[in-house]
Amino acid sequence: MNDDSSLSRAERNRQQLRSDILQAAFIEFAERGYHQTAISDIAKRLGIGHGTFYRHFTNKRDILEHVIDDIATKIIATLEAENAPDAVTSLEAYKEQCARIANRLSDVLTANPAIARLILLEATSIDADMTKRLMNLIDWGGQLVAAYMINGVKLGYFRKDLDCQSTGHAVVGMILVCALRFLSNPNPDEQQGLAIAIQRLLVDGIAIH
Amino acid sequence: MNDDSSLSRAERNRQQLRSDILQAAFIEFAERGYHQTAISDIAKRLGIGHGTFYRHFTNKRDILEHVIDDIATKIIATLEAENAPDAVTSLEAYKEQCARIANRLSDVLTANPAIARLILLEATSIDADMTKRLMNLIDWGGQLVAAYMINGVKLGYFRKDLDCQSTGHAVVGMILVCALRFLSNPNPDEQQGLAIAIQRLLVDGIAIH
Amino acid sequence: MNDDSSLSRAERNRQQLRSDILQAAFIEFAERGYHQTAISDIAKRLGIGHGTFYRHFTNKRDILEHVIDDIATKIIATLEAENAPDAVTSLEAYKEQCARIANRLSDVLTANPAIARLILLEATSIDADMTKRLMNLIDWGGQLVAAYMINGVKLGYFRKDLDCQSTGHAVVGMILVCALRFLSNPNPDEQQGLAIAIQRLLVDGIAIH
Amino acid sequence: MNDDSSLSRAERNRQQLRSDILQAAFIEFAERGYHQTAISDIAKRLGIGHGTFYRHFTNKRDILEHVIDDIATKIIATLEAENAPDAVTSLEAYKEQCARIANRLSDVLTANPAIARLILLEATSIDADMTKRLMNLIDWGGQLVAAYMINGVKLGYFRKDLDCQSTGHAVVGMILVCALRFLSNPNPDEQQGLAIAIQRLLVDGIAIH
DNA sequence: TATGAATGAGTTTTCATTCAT
DNA sequence: AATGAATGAAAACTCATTCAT
Repeated sequence: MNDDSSLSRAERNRQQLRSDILQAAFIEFAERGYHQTAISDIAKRLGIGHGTFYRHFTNKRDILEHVIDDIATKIIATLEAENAPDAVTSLEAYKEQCARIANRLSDVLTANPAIARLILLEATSIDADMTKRLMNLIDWGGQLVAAYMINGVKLGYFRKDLDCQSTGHAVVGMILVCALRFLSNPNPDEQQGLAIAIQRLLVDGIAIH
Repeated sequence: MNDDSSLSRAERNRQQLRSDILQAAFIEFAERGYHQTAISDIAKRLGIGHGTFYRHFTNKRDILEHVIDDIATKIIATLEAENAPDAVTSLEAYKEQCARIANRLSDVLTANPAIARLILLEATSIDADMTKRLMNLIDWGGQLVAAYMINGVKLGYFRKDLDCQSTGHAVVGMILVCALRFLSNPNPDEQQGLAIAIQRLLVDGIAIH
Repeated sequence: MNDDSSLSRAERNRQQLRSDILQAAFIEFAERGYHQTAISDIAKRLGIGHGTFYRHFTNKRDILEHVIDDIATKIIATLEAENAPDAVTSLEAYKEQCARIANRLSDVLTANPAIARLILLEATSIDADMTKRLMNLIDWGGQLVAAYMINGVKLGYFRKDLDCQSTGHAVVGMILVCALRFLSNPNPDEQQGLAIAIQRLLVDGIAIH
Repeated sequence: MNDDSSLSRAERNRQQLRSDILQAAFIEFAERGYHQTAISDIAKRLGIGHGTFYRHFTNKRDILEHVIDDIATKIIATLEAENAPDAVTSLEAYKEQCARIANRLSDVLTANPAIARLILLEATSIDADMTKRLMNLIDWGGQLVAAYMINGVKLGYFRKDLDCQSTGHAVVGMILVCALRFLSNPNPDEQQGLAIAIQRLLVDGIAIH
């Protein structure tokens, strides 16, 4: 018994169209950029009148917000889908965790490169509020990573003097660079190499001990 | 005998004005964003007619290119001002090198936050070509870091199996995150903490060995 | 046996709805102005779908016409409700007549200021045809007043040389100004003062004889 | 030595264009109505690009304001051009004064019927602020007429018990009706008749004494 | 019959760019 | 060389009206 069953046919159509518009906007924004995309481009892509757009979203800005929110939600869900930080109890388990997360992110990215383009390249230049949202997302990522590290320190398989907050952010930076490089050169081998290098860096550093 | 002496007074004025326009454009783009900045805003800031702008730059896009190029040149110069990669011959020297570079970058950032804003947030959403340039800059950074690492591996103070290319990119990612966090919260302590954490991460990793 | 009894229940509902729409349109037009009122505003006020509007009126323009017609009819009825012009047979009776009419108009205005707003301010700027209607209404008012005057001249209590037509129009002007001032400042005392001054002006003029 | 002599040729051109735009807007607003007039209509009438409009006026509303202000200024100037209220010292002089003012108004109206159309029909339906301005103008007219009457009462050629304020407003109403009738039927004879009737009404009333 | 989703004509406004002075 | 007036393409947004359900 799904939610849709309780909706009228009309309402289902409405939801569908709304979702189609979101999708079309997502594609257009990612392909041409937010500023280069006119509402009429979105409408044209769907073969609807551009007035119809305004029945579902109040604004160009409004739909961007929804598009970005959707992406953020998806990213957050992807990362939180993994076990909770305190589910990891050993360095070995942590390495596996890292690998799994790397794979998940890689899958998301591969399946939908536009996500990265939109959130990393486009959304940064809308206005202060949108920038703030992105910064918050990055911050959230840092906190999440930090939580794993705090757990690792507590359980003793990470350095006692590890600055978890800062290191968390650093890790996010490395993830960002993965996404950026993927955008400019979507080569699975490079992605793979980058992922491994990051995991090695994390665990072992680069120096000889 | 400096270069200027060979230029006519008129030509010197011309060069000066051109440079002033660049500077004004830089400030406006950084403060209001590229799309939100009108050519007349730039001209107004200088107190010149906006028609004059077109005597020095062919385009709004054109001046952005020059502004970004200037920034890129400055960043590259900042990083290359340090000794060449092969001037480092020990882990200890490498650590010092890292610290020095971190300080330099931090100085540049602190002195001119607009640089980061412009290059990380604004320039990403102009068009494919501009994005490509940024990606190239990031790539260049990765190569530079990689060169140090290659040297370190050769001289034996870095892991033999270090993937220098990938790790180089990873380091760039961490630098990026420094800049981003600085933009959203320009707190010297956090910057400092981040820099230290990154250096520790690099050298020691996070795990207990 | 009233008229409604001969109508089907459905038809009565239909008439009721039509009348409700007219009423709602009247209020909206008066409150926000014709151009600022959307059909959907009218529908929303009634809680009906705005498509329904078009089952009862062909046009936005169409309903305005009906609204204005209703008002005009009401005004005409108000004024004609008084005795016919030739029912007045003395200056004294005429004065009383004037006072009664003034009171009636004042009552209508007070009860429904929107009428004045709509007919004097809004309806003037629709199109040539609507303007013509208003002019005709004003003309009709002038004729009505003139009829009283003609009667007065005939019966000898008005000047022999009275230009009844023109003076009739002049009187309408004074009534208009009452309405306008009431709109901008609905002060009963001022209304009262204006009404008295007009009646005195009419009968005695302003000069000392 | 006129003002223009101190202006540059460019500035004179600028002022001229601005004035041309005002004139064109005036005509369009009067002919088609404010709401029915697009900025591009105004530009088209002048054969200029519609962007040029915005170099001289910030808004459609803005230019309406200027058009209306110009008209109001002209009307006020026309009426104040006559001698001051206290320059009249006898009923005879007052009658002449009335006749002169009537003629002046008639001339203005005849020369430019659009003035009346714009201010009486169009400007009423823009917004509350514009309506307020018109009401103020009407009020000002009432005060001006009242000033004459106060003088007349003081000098003894008007009734002691004359309610000057209210009667002043009444007179404005009669002037309004002149303008309105002129709009719907620009017949010089009717105008003349109306003017005379009003003057007679004022001085003598309609009754037999 | 009532509904409201869809439509696109029409309007305002901005601003990069050109070019005569 | 500098200027800024003129331009019009382009874009966002509204809303009267139609019509399938």
